[in-house]
Amino acid sequence: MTEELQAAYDTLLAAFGSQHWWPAESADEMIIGALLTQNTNWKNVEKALAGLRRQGSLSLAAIAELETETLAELIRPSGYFRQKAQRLRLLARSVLDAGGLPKLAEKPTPELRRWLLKLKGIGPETADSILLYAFERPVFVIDAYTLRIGSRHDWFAPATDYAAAQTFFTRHLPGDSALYNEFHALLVRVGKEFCRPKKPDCARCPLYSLYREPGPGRSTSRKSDV
DNA sequence: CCCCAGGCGTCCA
DNA sequence: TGGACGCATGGG
Repeated sequence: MTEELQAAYDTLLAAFGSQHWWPAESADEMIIGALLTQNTNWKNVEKALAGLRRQGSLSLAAIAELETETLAELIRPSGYFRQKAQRLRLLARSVLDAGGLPKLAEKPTPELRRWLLKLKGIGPETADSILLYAFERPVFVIDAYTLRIGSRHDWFAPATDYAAAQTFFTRHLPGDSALYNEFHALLVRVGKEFCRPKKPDCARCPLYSLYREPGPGRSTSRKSDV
C-alpha cells in the first residue's frame, strides 16, 4: 500500500506539476484564507482577500480591530460571511492574546492543534491546514476530495472518518511536511477536475490507471490499516 | 433550472 | 456517535 500511495503521488506530480501551496504571501494571509475557504470556492475567497487587502486589513492584527459588521461586508463574497466574520475576528484576537504566531510556534504540534481546535469555527481540516501550511508541521490534511478519492481507490472504507483517514496517510508516508504539502494540494487539484460528487470523470483521471475494481473480499480486507 | 465549492456547529435520535 | 440541517456567495 505504501508503494501504491507513492505511485499515486508520483502520478499526480507528473500530471499536474508542483502546486506551490499555500497561495498566500504571509502566514496571516494563509490563516485568514484557511478560515474563509471552508466549504467555499477558492475564487470567492480571493475576492474576499482582495477586499481585505484593499482596506489594508489583510492581517490578523488589523482584523482584530475591525467591527464584526465591517469585517462581514469586506468578506461577503466568500459566503457564510456573518459566521465567518465572527469566527475570523475571534481567531485573530485569540492569536494576538496568545502572543502572536511566533509565540504559538513554540508549542509542540499536538498542543498547538488542541489550541486551534478549541476555537469556534476551527475544525480538524482548518486546524491541520494551518499546522501544515502556516507552521510547516508534518500533519496530513484530510478534506472531502481526499476522502472521496481514498475510498474510491479502496485505500480505506467509504465511511472512514477524518482521524482514521489521516492515520492511514501518516502510516504509509514518511513524516515530511513538504511531501504532505504537495500531496494534499495535488489531491485537491485532481479532485476538482475529476472527482466531483455527482459528476466524476474517472476515465480521464490521471489516477485511473492505478484504480483497481475491488475484487472479492478486497474492499473489506484492509484490517491492517484500520 | 441544478450542481457545487479546499467545513463547522448544533440538534436530535 | 452519527446523520440532518443551516450557513451564503458566485461560477459553471
